[in-house]
Amino acid sequence: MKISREQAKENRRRVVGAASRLFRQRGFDGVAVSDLMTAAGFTHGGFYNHFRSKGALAAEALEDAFAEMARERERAKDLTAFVSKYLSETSRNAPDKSCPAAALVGDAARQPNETKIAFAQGVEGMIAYVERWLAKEGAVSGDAARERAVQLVSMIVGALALSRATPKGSSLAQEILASTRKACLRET
Amino acid sequence: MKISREQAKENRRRVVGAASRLFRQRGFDGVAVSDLMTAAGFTHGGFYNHFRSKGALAAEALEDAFAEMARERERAKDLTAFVSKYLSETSRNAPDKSCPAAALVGDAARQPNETKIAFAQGVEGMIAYVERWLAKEGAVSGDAARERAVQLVSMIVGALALSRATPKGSSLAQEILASTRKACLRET
DNA sequence: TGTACATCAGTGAACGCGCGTTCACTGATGTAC
DNA sequence: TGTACATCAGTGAACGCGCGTTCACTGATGTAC
Repeated sequence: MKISREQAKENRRRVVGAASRLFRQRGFDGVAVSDLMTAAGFTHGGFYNHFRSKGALAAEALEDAFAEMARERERAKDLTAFVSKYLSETSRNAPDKSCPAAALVGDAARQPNETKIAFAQGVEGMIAYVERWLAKEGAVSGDAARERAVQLVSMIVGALALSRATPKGSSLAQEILASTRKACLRET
Repeated sequence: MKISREQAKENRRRVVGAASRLFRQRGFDGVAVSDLMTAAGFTHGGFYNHFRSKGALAAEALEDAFAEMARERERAKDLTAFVSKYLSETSRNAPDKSCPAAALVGDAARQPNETKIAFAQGVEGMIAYVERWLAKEGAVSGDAARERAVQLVSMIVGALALSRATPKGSSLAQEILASTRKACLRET
């Protein structure tokens, strides 16, 4: 049963959205094409009407996840508010709704260059965002702000990922989030 | 053909060593049992004489990788020497010979608790090492040293992982390593 | 506007493949006497 | 010390399963007249 072109576009978007969430939760290899299609409300066969291959979805899903994160980021009151949420227990325990960089750094490193490019663009967005706040709040500016932004982004991505790789609820998992939050607060 | 018990122990160690390297390079799911056994010089069937399952090897391989890293770390002249090597292009391009935390954060987050415990112990080792140097070089001490160590470890692990998830040779991949190296040099 | 036909998004069975794991077998090692 | 037997690390074929992908089919949508 064919459906309207508009509907087809919408359905495609649903699949990308499902991939954006499921990939963050279980990794690229942890999600089957049939999982993606079921989550989007379809059967698996139709996947190839929309995408060349499962791999071709990876870059697109990353873009979608980073875009969602960017939208949410712009809603934050200031850098402190953003970081507090980014490094919260809630974020730690819900990778599917949190930063794609922290959830998929490891996976992206083993994906084709096309995917790494999408990943790099997302990270650039994070750096630019932090740099903007550092310059605005007067602590630093110019090259120094950029450099500090790269350092802070590395730290918060590393902290969120490390906290997840450590037993849930353990003191180390909590300490990593708490200590890195403090480092960010000191900036403003 | 049975071999001596001593030889069997040695063979087991070879498999763990191969796992330690291959897992860092391709991730837990990217390595088949037959890959591991072939790399260690055996056929795949004997695997289950040594290990309960492939998953049971993960924690042990992580311990081995962290132990190797710790040995190398102790050979470093000072924190600066350690960090310079840790955040080098060479490290970035050879995950199989570099930090297991950076290579496997994403994978470990999706493994059973047993594996996360091994991961956490390795990270604790890194934090303790950095804390020791910070206290020794007089910048900070006590709780402040511990806190700063957690922040620095998060930053260098995040930086190495991010650099790998970004296209090889790209300016961003290099900038992440260079900027975070500078942050560490400033500490001493 | 109405009709006849082509298109193509979605379905679900089927494919080939690689994976983790099992198993009967081999033969050197370890042990009991 | 020598002999006979039990053990068990390593081998390689085989298993069942889930995966990515393909395909014939369906029937509503889009289009040509």
